[in-house]
Amino acid sequence: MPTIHDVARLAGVSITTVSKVLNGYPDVGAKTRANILRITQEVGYQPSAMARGLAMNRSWLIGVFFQDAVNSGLEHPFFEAVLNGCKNAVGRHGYDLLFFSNLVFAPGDAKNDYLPRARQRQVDGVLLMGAHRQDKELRRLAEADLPCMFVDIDMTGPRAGFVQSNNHEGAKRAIQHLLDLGHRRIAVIGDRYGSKPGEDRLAGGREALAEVGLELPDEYVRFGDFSQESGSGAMASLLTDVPRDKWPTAVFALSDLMAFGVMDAALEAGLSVPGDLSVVGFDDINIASRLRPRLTTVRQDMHRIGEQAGEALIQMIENDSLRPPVLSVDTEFVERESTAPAALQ
Amino acid sequence: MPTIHDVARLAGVSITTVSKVLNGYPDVGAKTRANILRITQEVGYQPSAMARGLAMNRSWLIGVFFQDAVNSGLEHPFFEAVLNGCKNAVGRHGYDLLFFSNLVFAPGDAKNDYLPRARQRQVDGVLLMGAHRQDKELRRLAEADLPCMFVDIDMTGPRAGFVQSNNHEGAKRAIQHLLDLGHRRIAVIGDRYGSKPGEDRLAGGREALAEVGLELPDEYVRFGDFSQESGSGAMASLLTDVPRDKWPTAVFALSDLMAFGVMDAALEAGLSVPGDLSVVGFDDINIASRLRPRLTTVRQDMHRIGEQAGEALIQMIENDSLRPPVLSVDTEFVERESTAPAALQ
DNA sequence: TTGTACGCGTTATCAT
DNA sequence: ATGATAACGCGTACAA
Repeated sequence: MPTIHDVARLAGVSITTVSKVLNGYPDVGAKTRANILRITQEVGYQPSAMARGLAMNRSWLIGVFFQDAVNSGLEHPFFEAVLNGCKNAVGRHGYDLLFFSNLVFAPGDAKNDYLPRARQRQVDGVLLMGAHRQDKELRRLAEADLPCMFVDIDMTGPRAGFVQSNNHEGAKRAIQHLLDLGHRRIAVIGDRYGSKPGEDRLAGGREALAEVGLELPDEYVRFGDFSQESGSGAMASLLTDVPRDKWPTAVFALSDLMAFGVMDAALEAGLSVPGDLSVVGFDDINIASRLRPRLTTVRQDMHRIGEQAGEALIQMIENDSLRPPVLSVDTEFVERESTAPAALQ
Repeated sequence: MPTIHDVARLAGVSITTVSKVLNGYPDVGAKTRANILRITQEVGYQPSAMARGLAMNRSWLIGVFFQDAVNSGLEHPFFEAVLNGCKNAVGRHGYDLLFFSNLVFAPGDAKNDYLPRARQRQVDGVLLMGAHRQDKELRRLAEADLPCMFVDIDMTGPRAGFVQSNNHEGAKRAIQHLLDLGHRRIAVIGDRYGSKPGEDRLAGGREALAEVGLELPDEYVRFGDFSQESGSGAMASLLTDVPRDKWPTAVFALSDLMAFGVMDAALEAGLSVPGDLSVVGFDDINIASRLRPRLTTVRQDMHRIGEQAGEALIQMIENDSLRPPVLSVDTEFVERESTAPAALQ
C-alpha cells in the first residue's frame, strides 16, 4: 500500500504539501495541487485511518453494543432496522460502525465492559441497545465523557442521551381505540422486566382509562417477557384466575408476539378473536399484517429511531457543548382485524 | 486516558518493560511484572487499538459490506442471523466487526469501492453479502491479497472464498418430496437475477426431476426477484399462459416470500392450497410456520453460515498459506401443511 | 507557497 | 532482566 511519503516522492514535494491538498487546505499552488491529486489517483493512495486517527485522536467510528436477543430467532428485524437507520445517518458524515462482539447476556452480574472496550477502539461515539436496564456497567458508560445514545433505555449522562418510541402516546391511542369500540373490561399484558418502554406503555394505557374514569384492576394486569409463549401463559393465567363472567373483552399486549400468544390462549379457551375478545399489539412486526386475524397494533419506526440516534451522535461529536438529547419517535396506530366492537353484555 | 508511558512512569520502569508484560513476554522479573500488572489495573490502562494496529499493521477488525435489501422492510432476519454468527465466531478470537456504511445499491454501474475502503480501515479480513454478482468491484476485492469470504456469491480469489447453503441438495429434496406425493406437473419460480443460490436451486430441482425421467418444460419455469409480489406475478402469468388442463399441481418457489405470492395468486384463481395446488418454499423464515396453511419449505441455517464465514476468515488471517475454502451448509427439509398428495386426474 | 520536525501510542530490535 | 530507540503513517505548529 502506498503511503503519503510515496505520493510526496512521486510528486517531488514534501508530505506536508500532500497532506494539505488532501485535507483541503487553500495554501497550495494550483499546479502542485493538480499534480498531487493526479498521482494520488494513479497509485490509488488511501490515507490510513489508523495513522490518521492516532494523529488526530479520532476514529470516525461509532461503536455499537448489542446483544443477541433472548429469543434468538427473533421475529422482528428490530436491531437490523435500527442499525440500518444509524448506518445511513452516520455514513452521510463519513463515519462507519464498529460492532463489539462477545457480549455476555446476563441481567445481574453482567461483566460487559462497555467503556473500556469503547476506549480501546477509540470510537467517537457509542450506540447501545438490547441491554438490561439494571446492568451496572451502563452507568459507567453514561457517566463517561463519550457521546453515547441508548435505544429503549432511559439513561442519561453528561454526554449520554437516549431515543425511543413515544410509547406513552402509542399505548394511550391503543386503549382509546378499545374504549371507542365500547370495551370496558380491558386487560394489559405488561413487561415483567420493567423496561422503560414497558413502563411507558402501561402508564399510557392507564392514562387513557383514567380519562374516562376507569381503572386497571390488578387482576387485569399480567406480565410477560415480550415472547409469544409468555403472552399465552399470561393470558391463560388471567382466564384461570378471573371468573368467567368477569373475563376481559379486550386485551392490550405490549408486543405483537405477546398478542399472538394471547390469541393462542384465547382460542384454547374457546374464545374467538375478535368476536369474543379484541386484541391489540405493539410493534407492527411484518407477520402482524399476514396472520389471520390481521393484528391491530401500534407501529414503531425502528429505522427512524436508528437514524435519530446516529444523527444525535454526530451532533454531539462535532459539538462538545451540545447537551445530550432525549428523543421520542412517533408511533402510528394501525387498525386491522383483531379488534371489534364490544359485544352487548 | 492513561498511556503506556503513564504506567511505566508509575511503575518506575521503561515502556518496553510494560509492553513486554502486557504481551506476555517471559523476560521480565516476577516482582516487576506483578507491580506493572497491579498499576495497569489501578489506572484502568487499555492499550490503544490504533497505535497497536499502526505498529503491528493489523487491526483485529473484520470489515463487513452489506446492502440494505431491495425490499427494505425485509421479512427474514437474514443479515442479522449471518452477522450474529460471524460476530460470535470472530469474537472468540478477539476480533470485532467493522460495518462499512453508505453503500450504493445499483446492479450495473455500482461504484462500491470495497477494496479501497477495506484498505483505508486496514481491516484484517472482509465479509461481503447482499451484493449483486455482476458488480465489477467484487472482482477487485476477490483478487486482492486480503482474506475475504462471500456469502451467497460464488466468487473466489487467491485469498477469497465463499459460503452458502447446499442449495442444490435442498432444492432436490423439495422436488423429491413433491414427486413422492405423486405430483408430475411441477412448476418452479426461479430467480430473475441469476444469483448463484437461484441457479443451484433450479439445477437441483431439475436433477430431481431428471432422476425420474421428467423434464421441466419452459412454460413451467417463471422468474421473480424473491419478493412476494414477484411470486404472485409469476404465478399469475403462468396460469394465464398455460391452458387450464395443463396447470401444474405443485409449485416450488425459490424463496418463502415468493411461495406466499404463489399462494396469493392461486387463491385468486380459485385454487386451494394444498387441495388443488401444493406449494414448497425455501428459507423457512419465521412467518412460514405461522401462516395458514403452514408452509412446507427448506430451512437455511443462516447463523451457521455466518459462523462458518467468520471462522474461515480467522483461519486465513492467521495462516497466510491457507487456501480459501468454499463452504456449504446443509439445509433441512421441513414438511408442513402446504403440500399434499396429488389429486387423481 | 513549501518544507522541517515533532507528536500520536504502540511494538520490536538491539544494547546493556 | 531492563532500557534506548527506531519504526508505523499521518497531521500540524512553525520556520523558511
